[in-house]
Amino acid sequence: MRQASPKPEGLRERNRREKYEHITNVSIRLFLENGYDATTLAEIAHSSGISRRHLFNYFDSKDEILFSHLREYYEMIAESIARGSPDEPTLEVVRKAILSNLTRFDAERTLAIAKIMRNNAALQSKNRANEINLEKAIMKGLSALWPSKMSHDRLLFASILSSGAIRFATYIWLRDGNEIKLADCVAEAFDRMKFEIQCTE
Amino acid sequence: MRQASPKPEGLRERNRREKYEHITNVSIRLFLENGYDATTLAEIAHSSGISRRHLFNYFDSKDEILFSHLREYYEMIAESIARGSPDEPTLEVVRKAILSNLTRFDAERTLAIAKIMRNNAALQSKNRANEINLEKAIMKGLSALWPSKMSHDRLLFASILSSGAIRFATYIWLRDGNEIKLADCVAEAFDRMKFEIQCTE
DNA sequence: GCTATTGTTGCACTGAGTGCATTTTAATTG
DNA sequence: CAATTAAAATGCACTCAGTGCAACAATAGC
Repeated sequence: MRQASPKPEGLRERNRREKYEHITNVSIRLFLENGYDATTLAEIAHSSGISRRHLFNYFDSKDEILFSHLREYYEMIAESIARGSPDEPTLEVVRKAILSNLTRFDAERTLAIAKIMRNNAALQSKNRANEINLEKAIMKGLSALWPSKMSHDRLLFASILSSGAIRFATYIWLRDGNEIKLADCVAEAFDRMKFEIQCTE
Repeated sequence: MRQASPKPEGLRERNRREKYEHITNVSIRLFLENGYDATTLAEIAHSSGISRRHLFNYFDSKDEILFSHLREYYEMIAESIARGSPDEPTLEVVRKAILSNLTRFDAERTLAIAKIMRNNAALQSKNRANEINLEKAIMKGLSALWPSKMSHDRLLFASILSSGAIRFATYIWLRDGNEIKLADCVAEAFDRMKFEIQCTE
């Protein structure tokens, strides 16, 4: 996907952004109505008012329509981690970064996507594959915070643990419905990590 | 993929198994020679001496050719976990199960697949997506070992942590070449988990 | 041997994704 | 404002993965 230019947003950039959002919304609606597999790119293009070919100037692939909005979110997390305090432990920095960015988390869209993915193993796989990007974002943030003090391997391991905790938190949140706050799930997941390891002692 | 029948293996079963191995070997050779994307299923079928259509009676998709052999391995891990001692901590049970099955781990094939995946982001994503199966296998084993004593969530979390540790171990092992033993990498990864958490205290 | 089952093939089709040439639209400059 | 340049948008033709179906070949069991 193309990056937004850092300059003041011109008409082109704004149009692009709006159309990007529009296509995503249309697609999610169609996926919810008819299912992911049964919805073709031709239909999405037609319903969005653009040509099928031009879809690929916005999204690299069909599943990117569902996941690409996360890139921006992941980027914010990376920056938030990089602004953490280097005296705290790695996992604590990540936890705080996640919690402080939770307001930017698009819960409604996530719920819709979760519904689309239900009973679609292939999509769930692609969702999992997309976790690579979260992990890389965490790694990027941690590397920026400790440019050389900590070994690459330690930071990588922390990234892996963190993304696992986040996935667990999201899973619980989606499963237990709206009764539970996502923040609590995240906090609990990171706590659970300590607990589970301590049991090993 | 079809399951091997538990009965004594007839001529059909044996042929199937041999052909399955044959196709896999031919495919890996072609992937190494010409790259994954540049190798079509038509070529694989032709080089394997079967029709393109018939490939799909062995593998559900192109990438399954690379990953399906892991199912058997994962199944053994699940059984090994289920045979663990219920008095030990979850992560310890998993660790021992992994280590005791390492002789069945096909290092050579894994190295070849890693080489094929290098510089192919899409394949790396699919590899990551395939980790779902490892996690499910671990979960299955743990659930069998503690049918009701431990909560589903605790076991799930342990599965997530374990699969993360295993991925880290594999990553280090692939990166540092043959100087390092995979068993050491696995042991170190599980140790590292304790260490990383203790830093949080 | 005969029969049911399973392996195997070919064919035609759908849909995602790409390369390319072309047209349309917006930004830039004189 | 008009001319130029760059980017957005389209249409077309193509490749390839994956599927449904009908037909045929091989094998297991009787």
